[in-house]
Amino acid sequence: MDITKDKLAFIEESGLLMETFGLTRMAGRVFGYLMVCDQDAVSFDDIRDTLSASKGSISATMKMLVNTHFIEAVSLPGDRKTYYRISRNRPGDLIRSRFRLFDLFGGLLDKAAQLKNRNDETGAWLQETAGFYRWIQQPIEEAIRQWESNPNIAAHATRENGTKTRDG
Amino acid sequence: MDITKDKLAFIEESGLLMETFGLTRMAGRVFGYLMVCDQDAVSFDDIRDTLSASKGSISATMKMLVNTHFIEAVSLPGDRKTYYRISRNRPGDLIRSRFRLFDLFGGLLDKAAQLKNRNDETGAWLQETAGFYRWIQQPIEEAIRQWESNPNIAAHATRENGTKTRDG
DNA sequence: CATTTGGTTCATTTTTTATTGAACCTTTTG
DNA sequence: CAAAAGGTTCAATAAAAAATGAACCAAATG
Repeated sequence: MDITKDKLAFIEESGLLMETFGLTRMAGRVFGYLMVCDQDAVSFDDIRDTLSASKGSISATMKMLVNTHFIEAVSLPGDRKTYYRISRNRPGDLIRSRFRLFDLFGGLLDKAAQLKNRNDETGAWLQETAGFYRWIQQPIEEAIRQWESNPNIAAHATRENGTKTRDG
Repeated sequence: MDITKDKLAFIEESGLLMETFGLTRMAGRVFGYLMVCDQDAVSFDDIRDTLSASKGSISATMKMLVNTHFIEAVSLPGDRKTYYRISRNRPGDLIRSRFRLFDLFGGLLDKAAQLKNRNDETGAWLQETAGFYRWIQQPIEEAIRQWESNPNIAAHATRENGTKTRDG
């Protein structure tokens, strides 16, 4: 409801940016609002009012954001409303799920390499690149795990020097 | 032109998959065709015929794919046509450019953390997650560099074949 | 059991995005 | 210089995606 001008601007910014992630603009706005709102969790109608959107649109948007694990629903005893807040995901989970796209892309390259009958430069590129996509999954998962095992040390290491330590 | 049924199917598959990357379906088809075609580089009209699309659509699509570095134009002496082929990118470049999106997302989280005035659970999550996005850039760049410094060794882990060397 | 609350659903409308095709450039060729 | 090749541009159209709002439904309340 009573939300500052700069937060509203931020919400619009979030809408535009998250469109580039394949969400709808409305979903980006909702996520933006949940990021900067003062309450810990916000009701359907609060979101609807703040964003001046229709019930139908908010309903669809909330479902989508919950399904993609960006947000989660919260219910309270003695209260019929549903509240929503940003998911308590491990930070790496979004990258993990995005990386599945790279994996799919690698699979496509693989398939192309097999369909191709001429063994030209492009064929070699396909094989090399498909191999890369297969290979990169592991180091990335490792990096994420490293952070998860000790976020603070990892954060500290980057700010001090760029030295990557490995004790997994 | 004379293209097999399974390649056409692959091209459509590529169109659908690359839509999830934010390209148009047509761009995905073109990229798919360039992946599996027998020629090393293919002319505008060849693409147009194979995909049964209009000049305007192909023209816009080729520009878009060239601008995003998915493909590159090739010209030949004594030939007025422009040919196109898959870019000879280093395999990591696509991931690099996609990672800029994560960086933007991290920036958004940072901004949110600053706008927020209450220091609740979500506030803590924002800070932690923004930190993670800042931190992860480095290990990923390192992993990509590791592959680039010796693709074959890394590739060997996953495949027997694919002995291709690069020299700038 | 009638009302209210808190949504969901879905046909319709609005908005956005992609495609077409004709007109139009710019080089090259005869 | 006329004609053709090889595209590009852009107004019009088609197709897809998102938002609206009214009808609807289930659970809780009086």
